[in-house]
Amino acid sequence: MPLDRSLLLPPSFEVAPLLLGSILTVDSPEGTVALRITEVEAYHGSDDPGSHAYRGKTNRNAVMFGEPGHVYTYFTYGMHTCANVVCGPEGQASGCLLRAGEIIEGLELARSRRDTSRSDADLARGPARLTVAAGITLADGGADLATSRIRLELGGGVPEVATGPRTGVSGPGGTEQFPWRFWIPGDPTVSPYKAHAPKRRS
DNA sequence: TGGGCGATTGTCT
DNA sequence: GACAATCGCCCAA
Repeated sequence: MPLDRSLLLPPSFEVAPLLLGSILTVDSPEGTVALRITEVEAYHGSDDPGSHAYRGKTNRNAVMFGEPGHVYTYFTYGMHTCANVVCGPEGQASGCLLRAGEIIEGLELARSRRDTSRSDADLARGPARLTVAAGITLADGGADLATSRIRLELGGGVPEVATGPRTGVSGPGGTEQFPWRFWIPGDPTVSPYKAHAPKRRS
């Protein structure tokens, strides 16, 4: 079942609930890891101060401005890779950050890529952990989710979707906050992260 | 059990 | 030169 790219044309905050429960499959020479997406976060282009695209198109975020259904990867904090699904029409720079997932295939391989002392629910709990467990790297940036070694199969939805606001983010209209974080309530693989704790530097 | 902080480098101002 | 869509360790309670 090929990816229906038209389903990704709406802005990310509308696509996000659809991504929950969807299956992401990643092939590699070592084997295949598939995971069920359990938590995502939406970012919406130049309207969203929390988005990498807020200050316009740059070399780094160019993929997000492109065709939907591709993978936008970025490197952060000097050691972490995170992956997004590009949504919206070209030029809009809308995307969904994959925050957590449940490994449903290739559990052994996913364990070997991470610390085996961790519980299985921890393997892909958190955006940077998810990319490590799945085997997604920076080099996968721009990959087509319909034809590359990384494929997305949109699920039939989930019975219940929980949403929450991303703190410190104002919408197009002003200081209003939007519930742009989506997860499957009660799922053990969802990251229980506290609301964006600001950290101070010495 | 939970909060706080250091690590580490690409990217943009 | 600052800081980032984070993670995991260490320490206190």
